[in-house]
Amino acid sequence: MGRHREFDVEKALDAVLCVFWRKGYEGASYADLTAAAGVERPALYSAFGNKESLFRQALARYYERYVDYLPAALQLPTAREVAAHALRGAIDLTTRYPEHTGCLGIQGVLAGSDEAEPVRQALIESRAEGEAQLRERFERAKAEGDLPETARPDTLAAYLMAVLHGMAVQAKAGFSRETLEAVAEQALSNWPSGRAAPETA
Amino acid sequence: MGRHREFDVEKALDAVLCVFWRKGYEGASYADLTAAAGVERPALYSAFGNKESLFRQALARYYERYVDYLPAALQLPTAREVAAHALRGAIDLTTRYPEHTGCLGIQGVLAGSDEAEPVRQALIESRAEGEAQLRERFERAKAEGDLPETARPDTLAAYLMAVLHGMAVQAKAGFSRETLEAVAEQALSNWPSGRAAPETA
DNA sequence: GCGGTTTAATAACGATCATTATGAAAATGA
DNA sequence: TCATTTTCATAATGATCGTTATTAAACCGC
Repeated sequence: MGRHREFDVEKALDAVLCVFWRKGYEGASYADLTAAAGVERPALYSAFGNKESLFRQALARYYERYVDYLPAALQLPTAREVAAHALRGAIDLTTRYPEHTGCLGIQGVLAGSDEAEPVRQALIESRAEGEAQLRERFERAKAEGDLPETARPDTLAAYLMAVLHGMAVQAKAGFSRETLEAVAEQALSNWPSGRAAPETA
Repeated sequence: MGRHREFDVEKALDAVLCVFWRKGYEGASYADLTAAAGVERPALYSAFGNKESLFRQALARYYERYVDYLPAALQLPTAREVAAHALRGAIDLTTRYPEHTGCLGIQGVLAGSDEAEPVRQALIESRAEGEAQLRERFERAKAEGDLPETARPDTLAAYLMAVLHGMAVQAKAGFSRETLEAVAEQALSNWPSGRAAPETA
């Protein structure tokens, strides 16, 4: 018995999920969440519990609704196809929605409140500067024959930065130095070589 | 004329830098910052301006004091050595200090307040689960001969996750789909192949 | 239609946030 | 020594945070 719920719980969770995706866990305030869900505060609490519980449910829904490419990738016949499909799926997911780019799994802790946006931009610019330095260096290497003519300095710089960023995330997650070194070695194992470079061992 | 400053501005900035490194920009409160610096609130304001300005100065100091391996790497003779040194330096930096792992450039937006720690752990566990699934799949691939005997499924999984995380960071920074696809292609170009896999084109 | 129960909406809660008045203390120049 | 100027420390500011009383409205079984 009792009064019926007037809002759709799943719709509300979807709306909440998008806010978390865009602003991260801490950056999303209850004012944001209730506004997006079209539901008053106590209604969200009664339906999902507190903010942490709400986020966990949104995260679970995220994986089952948006990261469906991963189980699909795992079904493919070869490891290479698995990796290729996972990469492709991630690119799709992280660039499909302009209003919430990136991945909630990372974004959930990467994003923040609106007031911190200038700081995030500053960090983006810092990283871009590092990437630009690498790119210029690789252009020189190409000119010097240290990289082959087919090499793309911008791609190599972006790739290297991606590995660096990924390792930073992993370091924060507590990955051991040995693991990170293995990752770096793997990342280096495909480095293109020009006429002046030695053969890979 | 006027009273002399009683605290060391550089020491205070170093202390502040470590707090930002550990807690991120938004996760570090002024209470944390003043406690670490051993300086009262108005003194920090008069010396560095507001929180954003303080963070920017800490970030600048971070790059010049801790990311010194990057300009050093750029001096090396070959592009491969540049990449190798950058990766090595990043590993050093992100694992050297147990109290603030990771990289401030990422950490600045990755970390948060102490109350959000359980959520960060939940996200870490989610990512670990994905990585475990990939590893198990790659172990199967190895057993099936799809990956060579020398392949390390755990390393491949960690490497792939690192690239995925790095691309997520880049996607959030506004990288184009084309750029991300180039990064993914580069990341795939060194994928090991077993007896059943086709040659790379 | 009436008691029991659940939801809805308003408003308030205490805590913490970044920021800053305010006034005492200390150091300079004359 | 006095006037001026800068720093220091205490404490307050308004805003926002997540969370929850409180009260009114809607539904069920009987």
